[in-house]
Order: sequence, then C-alpha cells, then structure tokens
Amino acid sequence: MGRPPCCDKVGIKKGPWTSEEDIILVSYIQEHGPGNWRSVPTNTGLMRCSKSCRLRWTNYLRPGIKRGNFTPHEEGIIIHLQSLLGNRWAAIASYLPQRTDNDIKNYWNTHLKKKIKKFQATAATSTTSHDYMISKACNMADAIRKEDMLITTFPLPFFPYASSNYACSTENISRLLQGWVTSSPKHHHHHHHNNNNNNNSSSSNNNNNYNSNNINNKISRVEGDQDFESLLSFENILAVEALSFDMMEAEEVQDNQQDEKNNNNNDNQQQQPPLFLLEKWLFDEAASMMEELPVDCYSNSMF
DNA sequence: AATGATGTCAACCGCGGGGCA
DNA sequence: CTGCCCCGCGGTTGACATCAT
Repeated sequence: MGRPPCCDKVGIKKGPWTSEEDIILVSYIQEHGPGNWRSVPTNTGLMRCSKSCRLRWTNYLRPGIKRGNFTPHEEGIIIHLQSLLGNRWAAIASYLPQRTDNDIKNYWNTHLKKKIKKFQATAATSTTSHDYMISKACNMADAIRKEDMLITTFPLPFFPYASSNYACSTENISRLLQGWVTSSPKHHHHHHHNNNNNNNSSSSNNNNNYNSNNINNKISRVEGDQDFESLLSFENILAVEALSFDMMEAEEVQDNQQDEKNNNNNDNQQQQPPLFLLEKWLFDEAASMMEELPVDCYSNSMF
C-alpha cells in the first residue's frame, strides 16, 4: 500500500544521462526557464520522469556549478557548518552557492567524514594543547549535532544566499552548452567523439570573461596567502570551534550573572546578542565569498 | 596480468511539506 | 477537512574507476 514508484512506468528511462538528453534538456530550459518540471518530459520528448529532469538540471546542468577540487577553504566551511547544522545539506549548500547539496553531501561522506575521524584518532592520543583543542572540538561537534542545539541560535538563512539565486541568464546557459561540447562529462566520452554539431566554441571566450581575471586574481591571492590558508584549514576550523564554544559557555555564565543583577533595571542593556567568535567567523567567510563570486551569482538578490 | 577490494559520485528512492481543488 | 499532485530534501545505491595484492 505504499506510494506508487514515480519512475517505474514502462518506457521511462533511468540511469546516466546521455549527451543528447542533456542537450535537449538544456535547450528546453534555455527557452522556457527552469521549473514546471512535470511538463518537461512531454514537451521535450525525453523519456525521463520529471523528477529525473529536475535532478539532472539542479545537480549537473545548471549554470554556475563548480565541481570537484574542493579547496581547503570550502572544506573548512563544510566542516564547520556540518557541525553546526548536521546533515542539512541544502542549508549548507546555501552558503556555498556554487556547490550543489548533492556534491557537498558526497564530499562529506567520501572525504571529510574519514578525515575528521582520522584526525580525531590521532588527536585523542596526543597531549599537546593544540591537539587537545581539536579533539575537544570534535567531541563538541558531535554533541551539538546530537542535541541539535544551535539550529535555533543561528537561524537560516544567515546570509543572503538563497539556493534559488543561481545565475540563470541565457548568456550563462549558452556558455554551458559551449562548455559541454568542448568538455563533456567523462562517462559520456564513448557516446560522442565528434560533438561539433551545434557549437562554435571559439566564441565562448569573449562572453564569459566577465571579470574572470579579477576573480582569479582574488582567488589566487587568497589561496596563495599562507596565513589565510592555514587559518582556514579544517584543523584550525575545529580549533576555532572549540574556542568559540568555550566562549559561549563563558558568555552564558556571564549572562546568568547579569540577569540576576539586572532583574531590577533590565532596559539599559544592549539588545544585540554578543558576536561570538563563531558568528564572526561565519560573517568573515561570507564577506570573503562575496568578493570572490561573479556578480551574476547574486544579482537576483540585489535587485 | 588478473582479480578482488575500496573509493567516487551521479542518480535513484521514499518521505514530508506545501499548494490547490 | 481531505485527497491529490508536485517539489525538494536527505539517505542510499550501484556502475564505474582506481588501488592493492
């Protein structure tokens, strides 16, 4: 008596998408925009269910997606947010607008979980204060995840990235098409050895060079900066976390004492919550990300 | 060189929430 | 209120790649 499977109808294709299907889907969306997924299979003739089309678009074909090669910077953000939010990948992805929730989830499951576990194991046997901090941070992160403690403390979205803010200009989509023709996904290679039926890849260079030099300079400057880089390594993120929770505990104690003192006159205190190190870190992250992002990525939220 | 183990990640599945008649 | 449909989310799978023996 369960729900009927969405994609088990006869004639509905499953499994990896072919280049031909990608082209059909992208050109349809280029014309009609994303959304209204139920009409996509019928209007395009794709033998896919609407869900599969949406998934292919949001996780792979959508413009503005960066795949692979997670930087230590991004690693730090993911580790940090995962400890704050748990496995709420869509929420985490909203802080990394160029990454999909699926990619972040995969990266966490295949790389970061192991990395942290390994680190925890070595740190547990160590007696240096730095390692102690990190192991403590790991334990705290675990505890917080279980208690779901901070979700109410840090309501989302903390920053003006919404998952819907991805760039969707036709320019970007056509850039995607050109990009596909010149570098199709690796598992498609055997389908097409000559993908030049609808492309003039030489023209792509002019359009999509929007401040790319500027951006690349910033990124390389940031990534080349040893101090900054080491600050954002995941080991240090964990250490910062431990420190920030110590501070939070301290703040709490202080608050309780203050409350008792201020029972009589409670109107002269600053209404803003204290800016914890943790929040400051997130804020700095967002600021640096805003600098790195192409304008298109958040223009929707600004106008 | 062969083959079994492990890693990776695109895609799938089922569920819950929201909108609507 | 109820039932239906669609969408998005998070857990999981399994095909393919890579590594180890």
